[in-house]
Amino acid sequence: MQIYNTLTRRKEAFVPLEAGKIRMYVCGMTVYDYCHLGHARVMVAFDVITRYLRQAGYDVTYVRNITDIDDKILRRAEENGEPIDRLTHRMIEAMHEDETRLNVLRPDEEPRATAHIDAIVAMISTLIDKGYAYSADNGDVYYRVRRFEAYGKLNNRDLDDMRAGARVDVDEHKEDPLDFVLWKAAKSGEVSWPSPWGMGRPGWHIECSAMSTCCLGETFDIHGGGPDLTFPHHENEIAQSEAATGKRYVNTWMHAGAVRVDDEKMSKSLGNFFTIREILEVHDPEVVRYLLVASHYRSPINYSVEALDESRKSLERFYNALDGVTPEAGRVDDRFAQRFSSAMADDFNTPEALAALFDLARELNRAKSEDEGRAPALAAELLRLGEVLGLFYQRPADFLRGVNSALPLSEADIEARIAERQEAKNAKDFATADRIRDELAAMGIILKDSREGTTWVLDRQPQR
RNA sequence: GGCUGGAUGGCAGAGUGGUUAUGCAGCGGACUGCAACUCCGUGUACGCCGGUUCGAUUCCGACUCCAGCCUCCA
Repeated sequence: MQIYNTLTRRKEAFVPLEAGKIRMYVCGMTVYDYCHLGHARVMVAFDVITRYLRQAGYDVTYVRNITDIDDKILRRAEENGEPIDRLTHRMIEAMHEDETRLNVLRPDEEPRATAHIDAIVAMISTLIDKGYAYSADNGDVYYRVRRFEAYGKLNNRDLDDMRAGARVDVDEHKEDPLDFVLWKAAKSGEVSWPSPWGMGRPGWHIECSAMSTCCLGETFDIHGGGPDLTFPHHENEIAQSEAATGKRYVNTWMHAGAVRVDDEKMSKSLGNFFTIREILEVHDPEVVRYLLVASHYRSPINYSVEALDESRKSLERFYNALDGVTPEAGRVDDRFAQRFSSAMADDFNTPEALAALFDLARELNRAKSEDEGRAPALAAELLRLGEVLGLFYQRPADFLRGVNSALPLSEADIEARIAERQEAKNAKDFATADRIRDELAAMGIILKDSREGTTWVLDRQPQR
């Protein structure tokens, strides 16, 4: 098992701290808005990773936090004129809906910052006691970055270079402009919690250090997140945790690649982000998931209608192969599973794993026409491996007929037209038969003749 | 400016020191009344310049270009 470690910038043989057990923490959402495609990418990437690790026999504890208190939440609640709790509750519900639709399994634990204030305060106290943090006279508590010698190790960054580039805001209360906040003093009327430094709320970075330690211990196996979290968030987590515990914080750091939209970075500031729910209004969730799985988790991915269309066609190939076969486990040449597993064991190489599944689909198609007896076992194998990627969970006919799309004609009407065409065919009246087929095709209904009879699928045009 | 990645056939996207990725699109054939689905066959692609090597797309170095991070962002 090889995993690319951001910390060492290379693939490494993965050895869990405790044999057979993997403890993994992933940075999740700040719940002030709906999830966007970037969130979807992280969710799906670590979902696939978890599914594979479990299938490979590991006992995985997957923790993904929820940030339910921070400036953006306060501001949004204010704008909406709604209580913070209600806003965060709504967004958490929405996130769970989005995840479910994308066939993402829920993490084992989803700790929330507001439920861990005690642990956060305790860790800040420890940092102050050890001289790694100080409370300023404005009531804020800051981390003394220069005190932590290894600062910058995750990003291979030198403190003095960063000073030179300084787009860091200079705060008169900080000893050093690079120091970051651990505890924010509350302005009057703000939601706040008591602490030795007065009423306030936690900074962003400290919650992850505190909650990961609560859930997984002082040292754990894997810490993951989005591509823009390596700096400063994860760098700061290392500084906090390792200073507080004196132990190594995380063995393997994993980061997903960025999502781009029409060849431009998708970001809040550019305003070109898509929420998961708006995409799912027009696209099959499995197509979106496929798009996310068809690239390696560390590669940048470009979102576009064309890319989704490609994904849809690829999925159609799989579902065409599965269509008309009743899967039943049985003996299958294990070279497909072998290739699939070794691809996944090599830093979760999903494109290579999919290549193995395409070969399996071809074999299934061959079996269907040449040797029906082998087909059920091959189909079962394809479903079994697909499940590791969270794919092929629909009934083939449902996917191919776009069960979630509005049909231009009722199913009964379609069947009636097909029967009509069959009569014409039986009478060798091919002109009429073809006219019926063309009329249906004009409505996006494509007929497929086979020995068993005629079936139909929906021709799904690219949708905006 | 500092740091980190990347440049693969028409497109997407893996990978490898010498031998087929895979999908879509294209072309030829089979199946079909004709199609759709499917099957068979088909493409000497590896940014540029040097080096190492019997041999490099794959290793090393320079160069060009692209992207990400250094600011809230997954």
